[in-house]
Amino acid sequence: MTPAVAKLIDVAEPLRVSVLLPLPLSSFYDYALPEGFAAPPGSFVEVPLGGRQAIGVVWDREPDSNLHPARLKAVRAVLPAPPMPAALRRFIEWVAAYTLSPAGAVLRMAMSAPAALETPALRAGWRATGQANARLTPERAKVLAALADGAAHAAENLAASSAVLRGMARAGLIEPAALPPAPRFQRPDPDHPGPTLSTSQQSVTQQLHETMTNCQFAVTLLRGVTGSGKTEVYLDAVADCLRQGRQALVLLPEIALSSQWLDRFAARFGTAPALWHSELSPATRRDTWRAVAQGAAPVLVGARSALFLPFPDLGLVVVDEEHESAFKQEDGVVYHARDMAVVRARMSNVPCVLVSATPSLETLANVEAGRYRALDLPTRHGGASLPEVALLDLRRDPPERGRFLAPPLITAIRETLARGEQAMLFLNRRGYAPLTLCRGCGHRMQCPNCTAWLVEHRAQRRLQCHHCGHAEPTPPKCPQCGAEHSLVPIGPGVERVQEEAALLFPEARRLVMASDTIPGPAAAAEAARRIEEREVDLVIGTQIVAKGWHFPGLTLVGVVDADIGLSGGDLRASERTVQLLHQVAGRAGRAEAPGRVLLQTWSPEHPVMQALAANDLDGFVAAEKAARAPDHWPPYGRLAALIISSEDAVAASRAARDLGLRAPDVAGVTVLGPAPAPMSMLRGRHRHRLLLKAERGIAVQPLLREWLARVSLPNDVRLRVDVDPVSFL
DNA sequence: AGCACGCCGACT
DNA sequence: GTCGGCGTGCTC
Repeated sequence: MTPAVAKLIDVAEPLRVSVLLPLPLSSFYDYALPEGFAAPPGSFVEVPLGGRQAIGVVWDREPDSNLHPARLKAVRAVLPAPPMPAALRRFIEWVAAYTLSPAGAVLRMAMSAPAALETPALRAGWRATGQANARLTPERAKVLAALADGAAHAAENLAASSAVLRGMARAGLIEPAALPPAPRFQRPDPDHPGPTLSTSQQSVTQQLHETMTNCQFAVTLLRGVTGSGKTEVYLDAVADCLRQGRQALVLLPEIALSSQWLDRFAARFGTAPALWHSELSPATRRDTWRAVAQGAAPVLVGARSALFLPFPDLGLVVVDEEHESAFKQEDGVVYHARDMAVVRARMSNVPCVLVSATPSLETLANVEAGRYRALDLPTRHGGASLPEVALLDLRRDPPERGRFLAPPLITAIRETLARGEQAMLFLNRRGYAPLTLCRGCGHRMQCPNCTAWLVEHRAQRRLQCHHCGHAEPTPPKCPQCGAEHSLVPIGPGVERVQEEAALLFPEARRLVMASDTIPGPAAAAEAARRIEEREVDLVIGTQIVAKGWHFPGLTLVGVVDADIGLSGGDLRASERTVQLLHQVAGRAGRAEAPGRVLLQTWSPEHPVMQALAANDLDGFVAAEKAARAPDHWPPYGRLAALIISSEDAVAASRAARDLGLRAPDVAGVTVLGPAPAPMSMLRGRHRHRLLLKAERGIAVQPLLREWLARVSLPNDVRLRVDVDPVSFL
């Protein structure tokens, strides 16, 4: 080494790395990398932060802090986990930029199993020493034969008692050896004999197969009527992915309600997939994260957070029930998992399949624009026909006073039960009654923290707010005027419909399905089993029953109040109602016996009701497009919502006004508001909204960033940015 | 997100 | 005179 080079090295600063920490920080922190440490991009590193230790990820960007070298802290350790794949790092950056969230907040979602980064515990095993200078009993010979490959084996695979093994160890024949953790997931077998596909399923399968063979980013909408066997079709694409030796990710809106889906997966592949959702135990979470990171989980089925798992070799992303609003994450980083799934697939350059019987207008617009390709399954599987949908005009056939089921629906249920078939009543409202009113003074029982009525839950003798945690015992008298026995329930919830059904059909075995009666995956699986095995005659449920259930004995669906979702009057009220009611209707008549659906409505002439009755989803979509496109409402334009909230009503409205005064003034962009949010108080916070609407092709993020940089909000005011809002509360 | 530093009420 | 409330601000 020349003196000049030695001098260069001598004075050179220590090597710096840029680290992203899983905290709501948008900037990267630089650390010195001690000599002898190897930390390629993606490495998980332990670093000092403030007075404590934190785990972050080495990012592939130039360290840019002009911090004096002396103030730079050093990486303490590089953790023994596989580095975060580049595709996931690019995805994290993309989501942060799109949602206007700090990159660290997005990284946090990708580090939701911190235990997975610790050194994995090793299992004890045995290995042959190669020495043979001891007595060889038949038992010992068997053990040595099993260890003949020279590798370590677990004691339970050696077919010998622990006494024999201990003796052999003492004799020097074998020695303890560490084993890697037992693989948690079996490899699904793509060639496992699965169900036979119909001709139309086969032709769509073939087209998907070509996409899979192409092996690059492309989005396909798999659209098929309810009961058409879409799952079997996309599981075939999963099989293709498995044959390529790559990992498949399947997103489901509510994994807790997916017992039947898991059964179908097992029937197709001979084993269960890896699962990912918020209720996993810490140990399962850790093992699943590790298995994904090591490529040892070939198929992972999960909720939206599964998008942030560190797949090293992703080959396919599927979003089932892509129209579901459960894919929208509303707190923390606000994102739509369906849209982010498409981005995730693009970052990994692999195919993405969106699946639905009632695709979102967003997805349909993308198909129309040629960005996505559509594949259709127009008929039901196995010879079943689509149910006949009829409107039941409540003005002509009103229910009895204080009742909610109209005579024609009651007759239809009676006939169905008499034939030995199953019926379902759908009402998207939990509890007994949505409103409790004093007959004497007109007082309405309201939540103290939210702009919402308290919902009576009669079984628990409580009034509950469905927006915050508030609950109180049902008061014995009116809290306003003190009158006794004057509080009356107004309107129905599923509990009240069940009460009415008990009077009308006392002999029918009834089951109520709502999120409060089905608390978890086990309860959902049990409910599904009871219905499938005909232990239940009449199912009464909230939107939980609209999921992709397959109940062959179910031939009648009654919708108690088809008008519910239309009253809100927001952008997607009609779309949501059509999707929900069409999905519920799709539960009927999925086997040989034909299905029938009755929608109770006060406005049968409403376009939504007409579209449902005529099974004319295309016509409905065309009408929605005609209504939305001229004014650039999504998906023919872009929206971003700003929600300003504070415990102090004055501070909230002042901040909203200030924000409104500094709104961007740009061609093609309109800012609506500020106005009190429809739910003007939520969880004790006063809320105002602004809505930025931009013509398609205008990126809203730069506008929002400039806008927000122009205002500084007081400390007691919070601002939430929701790009592409779904909910307008 | 933590964890420090900061300035105003009830205790040995 | 101190212990401690959680508001505010920083962390390479």
